[in-house]
Amino acid sequence: MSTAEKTEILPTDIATETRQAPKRVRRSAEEARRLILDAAEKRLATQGPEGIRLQDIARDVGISHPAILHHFESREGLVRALIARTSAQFRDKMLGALQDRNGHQLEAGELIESVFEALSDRGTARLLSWMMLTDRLTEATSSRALMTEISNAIHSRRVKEAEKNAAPTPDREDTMFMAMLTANAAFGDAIIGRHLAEEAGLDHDGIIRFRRWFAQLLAEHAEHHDHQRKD
Amino acid sequence: MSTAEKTEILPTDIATETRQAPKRVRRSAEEARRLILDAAEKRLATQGPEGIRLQDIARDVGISHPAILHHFESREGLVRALIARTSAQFRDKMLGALQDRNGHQLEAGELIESVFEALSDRGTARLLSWMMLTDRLTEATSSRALMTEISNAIHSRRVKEAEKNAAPTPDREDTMFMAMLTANAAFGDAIIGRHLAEEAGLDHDGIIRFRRWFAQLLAEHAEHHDHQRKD
DNA sequence: GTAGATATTGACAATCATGTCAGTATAACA
DNA sequence: TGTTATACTGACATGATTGTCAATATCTAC
Repeated sequence: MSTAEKTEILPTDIATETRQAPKRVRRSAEEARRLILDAAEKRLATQGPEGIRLQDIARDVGISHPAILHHFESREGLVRALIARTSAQFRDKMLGALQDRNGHQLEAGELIESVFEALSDRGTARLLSWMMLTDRLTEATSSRALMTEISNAIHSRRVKEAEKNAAPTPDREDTMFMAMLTANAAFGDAIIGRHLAEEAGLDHDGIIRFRRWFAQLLAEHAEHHDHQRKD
Repeated sequence: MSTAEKTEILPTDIATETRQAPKRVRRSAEEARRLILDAAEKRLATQGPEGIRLQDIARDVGISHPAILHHFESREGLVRALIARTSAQFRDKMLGALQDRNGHQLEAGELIESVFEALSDRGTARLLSWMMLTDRLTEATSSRALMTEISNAIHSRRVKEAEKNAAPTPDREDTMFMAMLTANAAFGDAIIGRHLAEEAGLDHDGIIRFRRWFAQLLAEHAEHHDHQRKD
């Protein structure tokens, strides 16, 4: 059985008798790119940046590694495409969180929760921070003015709320700082949160409590300014 | 001049006439290790993780790359040593910030500022986040219970403050959350802060304002709880 | 069916980084 | 001054990974 098939049989025999149908799978370019990106993303999430190796990813998908190069030009092209896709997904999640499915706007606490949630996915956090570490901001054009956009949306709510309470109009920068703090904190949480929580002896509930606590902190801050006060 | 020295002269001649003293630099093991770590740190800061290549670092120091292997066993050994050193430095900075040079304790705002400051150094932030991204927490034993330690120090101050004001004793978890938030925010700031600030159109002063704003936010929160209130 | 486009492959090339080794130079010490 | 320990080097081995190329299989359109 060992050598029979390949050494004994002549080319003609191969063509006529022995040769089983090659059954090569052929996907659409789009489908192939998707599968490759999925595999790359998973590798990045589980093994970190060095886990993105063409051979390994090819094996995961069940193709040969030149196929990846065919679809993405180079390894760098693959990385760029992965960053672009993840950034876009993240952006969609964030913008989606601004309005729930009924078109209602989420309240601040839920919004904060969704920021943490979107980043807590291991792959996303790792990809974004890797992107920062390697100076690849360029390809993330899709999330360019994301924070400003969100900040503006929140600010207009605050202004309304303040008007309703006959309170002084909140400072735009104050809102921007709230957004920045949330972004920073969620990002930091995604990377060292687990470590810090473990060190502090916090279980899963503790982590949830922390997020609630943070949302509450910001809520109190906003209330303090946007509701009328005697001073 | 081109070939004269090396091709025409026989070994004996080399030994007697032409040979200039080899003047090989020989440092103490400690000194050599320090120089190598310095170079590696600089590479990491400017070029990211992939910048740590034995040949490049060797060239920076002015030695051959096997010399690095001689001192650190392997590339991985170098990375571990670098992580260990940076973690230890970070820890020292943090613990030092708890008490200024007069033995006085820094107040909260200054403490927060120093956390951000310590991490804003590009090398430190990059190294620590790279450490997280690649699951190398192990070698950072020196900063094991750092946050807990700091949190405890701050908490004891809060308790005193509350006693002084005849306010209810603050919750230990509340203080822990303040510490966690600060750590998360400083960490996130170190990685995406520059990007966010740019997007928001903040200049350097704006960044400083943000940190002050954050310190103020926490201060207000603590005051709100630790000073006696009518409710 | 035939033809053209292209997704896919195996084999190979080229580069590059880590690590090994035997030998050399230098400092410390007797 | 001679001996020893070891920091250091050049040349080479090794292995891994990206990238190239010609050939092949499969799909779509005519």
